[in-house]
Amino acid sequence: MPSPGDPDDALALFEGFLKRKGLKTTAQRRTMVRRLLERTGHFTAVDVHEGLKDEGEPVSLATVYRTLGLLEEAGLLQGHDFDDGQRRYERAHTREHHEHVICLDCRAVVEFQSPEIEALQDQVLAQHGFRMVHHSLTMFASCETLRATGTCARREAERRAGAPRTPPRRT
Amino acid sequence: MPSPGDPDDALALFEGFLKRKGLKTTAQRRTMVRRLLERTGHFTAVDVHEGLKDEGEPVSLATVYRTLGLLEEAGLLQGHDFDDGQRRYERAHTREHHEHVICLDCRAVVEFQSPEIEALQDQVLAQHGFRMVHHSLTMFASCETLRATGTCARREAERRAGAPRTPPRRT
DNA sequence: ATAGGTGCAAAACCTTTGCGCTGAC
DNA sequence: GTCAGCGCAAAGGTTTTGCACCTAT
Repeated sequence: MPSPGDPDDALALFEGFLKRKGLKTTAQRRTMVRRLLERTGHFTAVDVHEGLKDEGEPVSLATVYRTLGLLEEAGLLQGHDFDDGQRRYERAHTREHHEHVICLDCRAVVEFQSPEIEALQDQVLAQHGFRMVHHSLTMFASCETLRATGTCARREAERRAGAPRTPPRRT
Repeated sequence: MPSPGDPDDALALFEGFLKRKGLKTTAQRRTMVRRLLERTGHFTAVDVHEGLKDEGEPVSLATVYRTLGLLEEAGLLQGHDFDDGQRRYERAHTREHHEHVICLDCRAVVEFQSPEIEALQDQVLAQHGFRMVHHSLTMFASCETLRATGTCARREAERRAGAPRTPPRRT
């Protein structure tokens, strides 16, 4: 069965989604599915727009925004808000769902998984009579704090590489 | 001892914070502390600006933004991002920390507490060598889903009243 | 043929900033 | 008297939209 983690199946899934909504498969949409699903880490609309331009397959920024929205709606991308004023996306279902730790000083993003937290969230929400569609748990820590504990977010993040990073916007 | 939950103590706390940073206590800052700490629910900068104007104590939007930032830094307000493009604030420490459920259709916000989730977050993060500064867990659900389970976010939210609500921005 | 899509430029939004004047300390 | 803060208007940055032309179905 098709899984969104496989680039080939991803395109098929997206085309099915489009067909169901009476929308069309265009060159730009195919390009974006192909390119985005080979990416790792988090990216903004502008990242995508510039990346595609550099790779010789330019897509207008307006279309990038429109298509990112569709891809999120189709469940191929997951959107996040890290409080820095830009929406960020990452591939969905590429691996187990994970939570994010943001360094308040350098804006590095560290990820980790916790099946226990997952399970507890579902369970508690169910107790309140809700069924979760998706969720976002972001924890904020400061470099100073991390340094004191011997683990710096910046160092962790650099070890991975690949995840785009932004300098802090405010003091 | 002063608690930020008490409006009188809140002003004292804020003045201490300002003094420590070499900043000044002004009429606008006092007004905002007084008015904001008698609010319930979540509010945006624009909500605050319009509210103060209506109450006959206008403060410019620029100052509202500047002061909200200070109040968050001082720990009197807690900021949230609900993915609707505007930063929202609420009083900090008014009651136990709580998580948010957002209705994807009507943007209603429902809150609930879960000491279990709290504890588990701290514990898991500690296992990874981090110390949490603060966190934000937002769960998204759709009205349709909620209706199917017999609990509608809109109905829950209306029962409370007081919390500012925004119509959905996108289709 | 007929929607829907694209690119461009303009608009919309939210938030921040520059600046001259005011006011707290 | 100084330095920070205020209001205003302008600038910034991100995302959305109107429109004329294009293209998948």
